[in-house]
Amino acid sequence: MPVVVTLPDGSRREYAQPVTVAEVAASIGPGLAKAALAGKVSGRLVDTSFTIDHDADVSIITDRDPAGLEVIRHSTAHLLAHAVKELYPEAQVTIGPVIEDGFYYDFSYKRGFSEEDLRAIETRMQEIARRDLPVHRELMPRDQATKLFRGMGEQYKAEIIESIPQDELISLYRQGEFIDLCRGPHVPSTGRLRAFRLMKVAGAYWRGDSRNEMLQRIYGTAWADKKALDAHVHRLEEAEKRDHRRIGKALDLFHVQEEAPGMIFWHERGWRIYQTIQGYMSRLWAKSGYREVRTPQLVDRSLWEKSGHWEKFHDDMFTTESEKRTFAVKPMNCPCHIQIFNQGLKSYRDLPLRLAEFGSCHRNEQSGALHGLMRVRGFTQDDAHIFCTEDQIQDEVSTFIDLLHRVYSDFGFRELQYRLSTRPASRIGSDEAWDRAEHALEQALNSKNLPWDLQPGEGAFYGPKIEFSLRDSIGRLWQCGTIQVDFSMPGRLGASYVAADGSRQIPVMLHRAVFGSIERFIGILIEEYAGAFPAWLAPVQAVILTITDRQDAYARTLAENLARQGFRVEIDLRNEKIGFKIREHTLQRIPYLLVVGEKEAQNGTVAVRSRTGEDLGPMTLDAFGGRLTQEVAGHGFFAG
RNA sequence: GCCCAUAUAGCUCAGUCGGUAGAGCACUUCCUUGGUAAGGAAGAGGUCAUCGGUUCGAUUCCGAUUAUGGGCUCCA
Repeated sequence: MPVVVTLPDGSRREYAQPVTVAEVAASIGPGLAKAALAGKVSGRLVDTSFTIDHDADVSIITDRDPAGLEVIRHSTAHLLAHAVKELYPEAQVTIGPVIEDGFYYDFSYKRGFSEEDLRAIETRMQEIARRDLPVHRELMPRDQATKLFRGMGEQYKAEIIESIPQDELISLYRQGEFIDLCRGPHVPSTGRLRAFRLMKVAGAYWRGDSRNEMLQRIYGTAWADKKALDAHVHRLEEAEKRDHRRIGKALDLFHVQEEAPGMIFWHERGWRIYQTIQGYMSRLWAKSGYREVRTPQLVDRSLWEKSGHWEKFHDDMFTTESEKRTFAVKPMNCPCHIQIFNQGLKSYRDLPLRLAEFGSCHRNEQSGALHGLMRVRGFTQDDAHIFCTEDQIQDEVSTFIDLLHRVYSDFGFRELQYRLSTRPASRIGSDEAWDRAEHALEQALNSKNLPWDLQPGEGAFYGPKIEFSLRDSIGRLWQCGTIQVDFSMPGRLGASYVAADGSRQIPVMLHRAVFGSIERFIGILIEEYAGAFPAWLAPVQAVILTITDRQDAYARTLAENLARQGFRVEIDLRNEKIGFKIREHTLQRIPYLLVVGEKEAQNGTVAVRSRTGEDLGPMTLDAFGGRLTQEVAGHGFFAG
């Protein structure tokens, strides 16, 4: 029976009888035959050994294809399992999926794997790759496969197979002595795996459930060639250099210590950044119709019981006793904002009412979850709650998105990701209300032509939400902003307003934040800029450096002058050579260094050098002040 | 919270197969007054995370605790 194959360029090839993907590749050219890792037949990824027995669209997958890279990574995970089974026959294999940049494989073993084990395993992987073992696919009825794996002592694999419907055929892959359950596809032989490295070992629960056995997870990375692998390793090193914990220490921004786990000691320079950001947002709130408020840190347990948080989250709340009452340190601000809303009778004319707060919150996060500024127990949200009618939701969401775009762009973020989460299985509120709320969020996104992903069922129990993630300069995504509709809490906490017809109505509440946690946002900024903050955020915008002590008085005059104009300036009068001072302040990532020597003192100028090493030449203090003002004004300072 | 690893000077890290420790940078003092990424000399600085065990003797070996790191889980 002849078979017609249509290639991606539209060309057709006819074969007298069924052919394999490998044969199709070979008929196109020997280079492609050698490069073929897998094939795509009618949209389905298959092995090169797959036989095409009817007319189909076919493309040959090579390592230049993203899909090809995935095949490599998946096969490398098998190679890892193969090596582990050779070295530690008692270890049981479980699952080994492809992840971003690589793969992992979970093993059940009597002890943890050490760094030495990892190196031994990697060496064995290279050996097996060199053996260039062909990788064969086999099909087997489910029960037979279960028996096979039980016979090998692979209880976890047998368990996985048992979860597959009984009448399905199970596909197995065999390379040499090693056999593994897998859907495939895989590379044709182990020799195709050249550029990989084992990265780290960590614990992971079987099926991700903390009640199950802790398995040994080995992480690895795999690439098409050594060059790509080296580039990846280089990227990791660059990311490590940007680590906000390292930079935070080097630039004297903050620290944490044992007595206050998960809470930040902000040093002067870090606090300046913090205050700059808060001041920026506070002014933006004022301009955008928000009313800034401040609510208590400690609130009686009864309020949290009314809001429903006590029941759900009291294990994660810090509490304290006083005069036989239990107080909770607030984990969020919304119940308190409702208390403010509830003061005085509200009319529909007051809506939308937007209450904003730099809400200092504490949550007793699990000790293992803490991480620098990114995951803390004490943090401050740029939190606001918008009380409005259902009809106002879409407008409010739309205006909020504009605000959020403005902010992220002021901080230099250009690429965002939008995700809409809709009703979960367990929820409150009528289906009609959910329909309207979800529709309003969707419309707000669509009216701005924003691309968004749907996350069905991922909404909170009290309403749907949009989450906003920003992409940083090395490609990582951080979820920061959010806006959530809440049908529940205003009613629970007795909020109401008088409608146009004189009736009492319960307002809808929108929870929203742009930064999320200010601590975490600063962590992101440190890594984004690698510590080199733009002038408007830099804790010290300029340092005046003297050549000799004869310029001390002149330097002091300059510093006073600049400080009067509102700039953050320091002077360095130390008895050190100019090269030494420049090196130190450049390493501190100060945007401008103002060198003053005999010449400058006489001419009333400063010699300006940027932290990138650019010599901007001598200029008057006014000229420099003008330059800095302009630079700062371009980033989020509002006229009026 | 769970698994694994780590904890030595202000910082970054050596080191001790069990006999209370060392470097570079930073710090202090002195010399040097030097023009765009490290001038020189001297000095001071550590209950080796905490608590317990083994030992004649523990920073080193063992156990627990705390914190940190990498994951897992969680994330109102």
